[in-house]
Amino acid sequence: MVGNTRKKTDLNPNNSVDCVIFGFDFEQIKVLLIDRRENIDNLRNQRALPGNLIYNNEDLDEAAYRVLEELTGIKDIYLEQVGAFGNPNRVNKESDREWLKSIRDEPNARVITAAYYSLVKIDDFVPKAHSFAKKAEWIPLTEIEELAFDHFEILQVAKEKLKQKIKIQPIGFNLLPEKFTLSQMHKLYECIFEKPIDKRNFRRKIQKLNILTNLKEKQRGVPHKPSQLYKFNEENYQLLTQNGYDNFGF
Amino acid sequence: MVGNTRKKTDLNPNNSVDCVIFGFDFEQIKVLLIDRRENIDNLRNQRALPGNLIYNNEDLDEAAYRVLEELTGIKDIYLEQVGAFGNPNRVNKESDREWLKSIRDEPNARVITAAYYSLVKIDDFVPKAHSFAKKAEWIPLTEIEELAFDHFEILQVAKEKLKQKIKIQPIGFNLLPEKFTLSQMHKLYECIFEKPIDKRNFRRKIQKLNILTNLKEKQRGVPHKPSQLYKFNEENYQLLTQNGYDNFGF
DNA sequence: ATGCAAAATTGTCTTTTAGACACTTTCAAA
DNA sequence: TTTGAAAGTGTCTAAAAGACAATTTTGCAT
Repeated sequence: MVGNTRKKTDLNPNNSVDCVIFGFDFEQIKVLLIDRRENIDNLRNQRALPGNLIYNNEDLDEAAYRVLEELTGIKDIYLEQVGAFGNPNRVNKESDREWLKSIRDEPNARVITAAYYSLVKIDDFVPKAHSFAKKAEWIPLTEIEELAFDHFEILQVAKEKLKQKIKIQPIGFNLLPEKFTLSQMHKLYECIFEKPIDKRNFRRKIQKLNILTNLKEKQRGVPHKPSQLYKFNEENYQLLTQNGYDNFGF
Repeated sequence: MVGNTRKKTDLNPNNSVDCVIFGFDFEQIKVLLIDRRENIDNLRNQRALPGNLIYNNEDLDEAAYRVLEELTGIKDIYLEQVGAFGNPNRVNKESDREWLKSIRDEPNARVITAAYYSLVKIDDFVPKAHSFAKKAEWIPLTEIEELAFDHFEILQVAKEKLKQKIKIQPIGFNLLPEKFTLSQMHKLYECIFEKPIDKRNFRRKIQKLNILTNLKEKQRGVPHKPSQLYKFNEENYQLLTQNGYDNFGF
């Protein structure tokens, strides 16, 4: 909001936010990562979650939304806190320190980070390189084995939180386009829960919830039977949950 | 661990931990609060969650355990992070600032706090006044309407997290004594979920889980039919959950 | 000794939900 | 017109949830 008037000296050198940005391309879950080096001989832990120091007069949520917008240009996104990560050695790996020296005024400061995860419609966002990031890329979850700082640990916790949350709230819609098919949604749930889910049972349960509107519109141009398109029905969702219903799991 | 060798100058003036310490007296859920004033003309927001600044070389979890031990003398306790709270105005209420001046070297510092909740066996702990607390008391959840800083908000989030967590993990045992009755456990779940739960259905589900050991021992000295005593069976719990079982809700 | 108050303990029936399981339909492209 | 590919659909069984009330056992008061 007042980003333009903020000075570098308004940065809080000891507190940051990091964002686990999940996307879904109908095949797999991906995470938006930044690369610290252009020249990639060893990428092992040269990738990181997007994140940055917060401003002194900035709320944590506000900072997370700001960092997200600076990185993706997307606003009004689903955002949820993962938690605070404050191991005193979390920024002390040799490979990380080198990089910190090049981008931070106080590279030796202890930094406590508030981690967030966000769910975005992957097509709404085309990664672009951020100020200190050489690249920004969607990386499949399954291919991520190591990250800078404690970001791999943060990612694991974020995955777990997402898995739990989606059992009690159908937040998966944030990963799907406005119009989507039941098969796409089915695949999404299989990816998040990392297990196969019976197609018929999945459809039965979702349809009984009555939170989808059938758009009476079909997929076009697919080389097989075209699928019905649906959209999320916010009103019916409110009706369903206002008495405490919270069973959206499989 | 190195608490004795730490100096006041090792304190991180910008980061704290606050603990929501839940207890259960077989009647209601209580929270351990500290009072800032001895003389109580207006107690409205003179109560606070126990918490303190962290040390520079201290992990957040470590700090939470330390603060808990300093306050209660209890170690090896169930502890869970609630999240980070960082509203820039969270320590700016006039009534709070006055108090901060009396206990902090940098009373104007912005403080981001990591909140934790813990579950303790209420009888294991006798509140004693902490350094800067005039009193430490168990206050029923239902009587808490206002707290210092943003502690009331933290409490609400902690309650919600507890409610969710106990649906997927039977952490309630941490609030009960070693030996307890099914009625006590039943009452505990009613208090946490803030709704009545059918006694027979509750017993049926718990007993089917097979995570209780019947101690073949009865309550003594009660003016009514004495109840069977049970204890939590850790081994059977491990067996039950190792394949992903996580339905402990009502 | 008797009766009473208070809480513990127990079972059945119904409804809902979860889980297993396989064939037919519809489209585009060859 | 054939074929490949994914969409769409129904039934049966088992397990879990939810509603519901009478009997038992103890200490205590009379």
